[in-house]
Amino acid sequence: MNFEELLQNHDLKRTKQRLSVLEILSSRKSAISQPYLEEILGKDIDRVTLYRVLKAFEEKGIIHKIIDFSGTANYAVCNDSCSEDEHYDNHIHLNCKLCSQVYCLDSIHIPSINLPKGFTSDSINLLVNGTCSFCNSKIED
Amino acid sequence: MNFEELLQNHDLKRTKQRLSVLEILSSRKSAISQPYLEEILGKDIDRVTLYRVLKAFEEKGIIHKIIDFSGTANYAVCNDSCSEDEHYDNHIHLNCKLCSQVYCLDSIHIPSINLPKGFTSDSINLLVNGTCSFCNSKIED
DNA sequence: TTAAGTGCAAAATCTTTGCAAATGT
DNA sequence: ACATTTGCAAAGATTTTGCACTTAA
Repeated sequence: MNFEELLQNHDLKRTKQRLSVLEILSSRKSAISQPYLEEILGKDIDRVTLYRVLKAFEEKGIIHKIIDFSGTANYAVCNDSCSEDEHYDNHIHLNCKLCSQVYCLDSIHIPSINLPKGFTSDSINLLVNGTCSFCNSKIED
Repeated sequence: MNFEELLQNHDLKRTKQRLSVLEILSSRKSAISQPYLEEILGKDIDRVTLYRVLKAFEEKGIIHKIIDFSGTANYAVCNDSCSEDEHYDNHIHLNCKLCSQVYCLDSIHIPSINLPKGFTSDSINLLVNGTCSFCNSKIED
């Protein structure tokens, strides 16, 4: 993925801080919590700027936010189909109770659901509370 | 439901504050956000006490917490089958985008999901972002 | 050049902790 | 009587806002 292009396409200026955030987020398979992001970035970026960068990215459809079981925000890069107008985030997330990481399980689709009369659905957020494969393999040892 | 008995059964003392919280929570079909609970209770109960009451109730399996799309905690009384050891909260919640209330859709069961190899699931949290029947009927007018 | 983005300070919230007084059993 | 629970004060953490300085285009 070309980050510079990605930013340009969304009318965002190419800054050192934004590139750092993109690099970290895209280098991981799992979503990253904001506190952990802060920790990784350290003094490369002001905490307030991080808030603003994440907000801008989310609004532009570059990343999406997953609220985990503790209520903490986690972020992951969207797949290409996301846009400013519409987020395609209909995949399952797994919040590992051991390492507390959030994994995007893109391959598994959310089954359709029949809501009660009168209720309508825009999007579905399915968060599994469980254990990731890495932690499970450590338990077996 | 007999609140006094409910408290006794869970080794919680019968206090005015706890009864107020139980009354409000059980009088509603939908879950209530903590900020709104605070607003309703007003000065009947200190904000810190509310935190502690909700925490105690949740730990005892009397209520359950639903984190909505904004990351805010919402609370609803559990059905009878919940205990300190085990929560049976396998139902769907709907977060209405208009009135932002959280509804427990007990009647609809969460479909089973095949996780990728190595991943295991303890519980599933399915939150629908949509519109409730009440708000939908208002739109039609 | 100039609009957008950043960092710092500071305000506004939200959540937790410690402790003395009040309360339920 | 005694362990729990509450309220208050205060600490800690999180999130937002305002504004001057910096930077990308």
